[in-house]
Amino acid sequence: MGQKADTLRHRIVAEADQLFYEQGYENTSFSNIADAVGISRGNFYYHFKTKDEILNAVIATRVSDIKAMLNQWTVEYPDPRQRILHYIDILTNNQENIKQHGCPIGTLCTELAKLHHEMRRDANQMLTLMRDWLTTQLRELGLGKEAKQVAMHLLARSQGIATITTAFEDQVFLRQEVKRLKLWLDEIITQHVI
Amino acid sequence: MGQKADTLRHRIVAEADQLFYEQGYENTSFSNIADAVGISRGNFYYHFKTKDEILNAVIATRVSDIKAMLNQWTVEYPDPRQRILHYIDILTNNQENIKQHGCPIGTLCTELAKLHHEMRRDANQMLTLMRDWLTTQLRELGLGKEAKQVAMHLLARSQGIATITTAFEDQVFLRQEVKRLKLWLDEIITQHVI
DNA sequence: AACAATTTAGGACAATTGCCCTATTTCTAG
DNA sequence: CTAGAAATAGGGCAATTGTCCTAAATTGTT
Repeated sequence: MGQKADTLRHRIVAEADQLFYEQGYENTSFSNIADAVGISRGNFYYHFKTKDEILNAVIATRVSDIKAMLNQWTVEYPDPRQRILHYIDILTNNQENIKQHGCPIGTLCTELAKLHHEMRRDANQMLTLMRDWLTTQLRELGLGKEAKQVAMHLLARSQGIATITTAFEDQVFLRQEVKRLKLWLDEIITQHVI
Repeated sequence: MGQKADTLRHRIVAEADQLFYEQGYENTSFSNIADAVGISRGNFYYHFKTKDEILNAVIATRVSDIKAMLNQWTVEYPDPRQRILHYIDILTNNQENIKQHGCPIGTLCTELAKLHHEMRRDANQMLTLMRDWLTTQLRELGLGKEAKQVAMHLLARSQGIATITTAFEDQVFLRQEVKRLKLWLDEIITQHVI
């Protein structure tokens, strides 16, 4: 694999990722991606033989991006509470995108579930990564058995906020809910610190 | 319009509704629906000229079903708290379906948003109906200005629960979250009754 | 400069899509 | 019973889909 091929491959994956996010996986065609990258369909086919293959590549990069992000937070911030606050701030930092296209993770998982797509489990890894990382942070904050349950609660809250923000195209709601979520987090923490 | 035509029309809408829910709108074709009903595509076309038309009919029936449901609860139960509990119990009562295909309302709104479909606002009416009804109930419970915000919070919580239940195929989580939601509701109520 | 490997373009493929038309059947009203 | 309306079937349309193939262009190595 040459250098140039690598970068083109990455560009294809990046464009596919964006299009899957903006218009959904099923509704994005080979031609759409090829056009976005600015190459011919034949060339596209040289890099990815099937649509599953490109979906696989997109999910793989998303998973590794999430891993990198979580690791960085773990390294950068000593306080688990602060780490979780950064997780919550994903919502605020991406409010425009969420308003238009929802959560990239949640919407993909939902779509693949509806398509009964084999790769839906691979997509779920994005969620389990976050769930497990959140569980770890909550354990460090003193939560025991219930840490995993609370982590999933946090995931669900985030997904719900994204869904409603998209439907109502309402960023104000998103910001209100983020505040509410942070208040709730501190309640949970103080309950368990005592 | 004859009686028989009416019933066939209703059967078409019912099957389309179910298919849209199970596999998504974009991923459901004229043929899929015609096959499910057991009629020819030509006959199907006689009843619905375009795909938008059938989507419109599906949304319309869903909207009127929701209206009927909410009205019935309002009539049947005198206590607003009890009414809201019935709303929450939608999750429990449909846990198998939610596990497999998510929330019929939320997933449709999300899909239409991604398709940039003109009819996405019509689909949103399903959500606004529930939001406004919940707002009314919360006002009766003594909430003031914040009633609408709390109603949207409730919507978001429900959507989040549905999304995570589908992704993880985990009905246990759904039941846990329903419990949590009911506890939260009583907290909110007692806060405002005092 | 010459050659092989990689990369690109463009077209062809069967299948499917939403949509449309016409011929036939079924029903209903007089 | 019969004429007209309503309903149904089946085929056909151009466009698009994912996939595949081959020929040309580009690249790197000697």
